[in-house]
Amino acid sequence: MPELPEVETVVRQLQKLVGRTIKKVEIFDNKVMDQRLHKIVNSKIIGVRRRAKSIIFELNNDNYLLAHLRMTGHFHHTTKGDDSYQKYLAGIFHLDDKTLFTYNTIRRFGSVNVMTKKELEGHLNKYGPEPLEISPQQFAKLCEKSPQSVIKSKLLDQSFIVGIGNIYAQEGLYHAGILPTRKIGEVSREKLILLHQEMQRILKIAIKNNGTTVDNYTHLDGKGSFQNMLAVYNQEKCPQKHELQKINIGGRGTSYCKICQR
DNA sequence: CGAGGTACCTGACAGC
DNA sequence: TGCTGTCAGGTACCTC
Repeated sequence: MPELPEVETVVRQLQKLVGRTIKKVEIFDNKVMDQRLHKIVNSKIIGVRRRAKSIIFELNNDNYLLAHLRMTGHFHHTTKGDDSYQKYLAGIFHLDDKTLFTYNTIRRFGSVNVMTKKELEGHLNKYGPEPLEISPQQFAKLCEKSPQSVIKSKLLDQSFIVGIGNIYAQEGLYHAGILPTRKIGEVSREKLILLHQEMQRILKIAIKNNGTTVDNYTHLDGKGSFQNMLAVYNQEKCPQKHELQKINIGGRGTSYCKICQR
């Protein structure tokens, strides 16, 4: 599932498109692709960056493309005649160097939208801080504003902190030794600081390893390898060889170790 | 207001 | 074989 490290990996791959001009746009899925995409024909891509789990293409005429992969979104950079991108195709962007990039999505949750600077800012304003840009002390302070919240649910709340999804929330809580069902008010300040330190450590390792590839349909050209380092997500036993518990928190599957996490 | 629940969507898989 | 039900999960939207 694309979370911060996976989106970061995709953004780094997409940066090779900087300098290219979009010559033509084809839309195959109206639910996923913004109808206003024709507006960006002849726009030049001058930057690609990430904010939260969103991918932002900056164009030369004050327009922006805001793409979200959700679970199964995927960008493909290729040439005409390559048929591998035909499956689950939502849209094609034809570039001035005769290459093209496509947006594909199986579950059709993702989206690619055209935005003005103002619309983009309005959208990004809803996001909380980037976990790699705040200190553990700042994180602990944020947490203490919501003592009633279940800690795992709060980690997934993008208005609270961004980029963390179901995988890295579970991993972070395991490495910090915190039960995912704990209310924030029950967790000591030291533990909250440790949680953020562990989250930062895991996110950085995952970025270095091009993210996690746990599912055929979300893989980043097969490059991610963090799945080999997962402690609890998708695992039967924790690194200490304890049997893991599987529960549901906020409608999401959650694995934890009742011995290592308190 | 914040917290919690649910719909969206398709494919994989288990069970009969 | 072929059907049905369940699960996967990021986010918008709803309710309490």
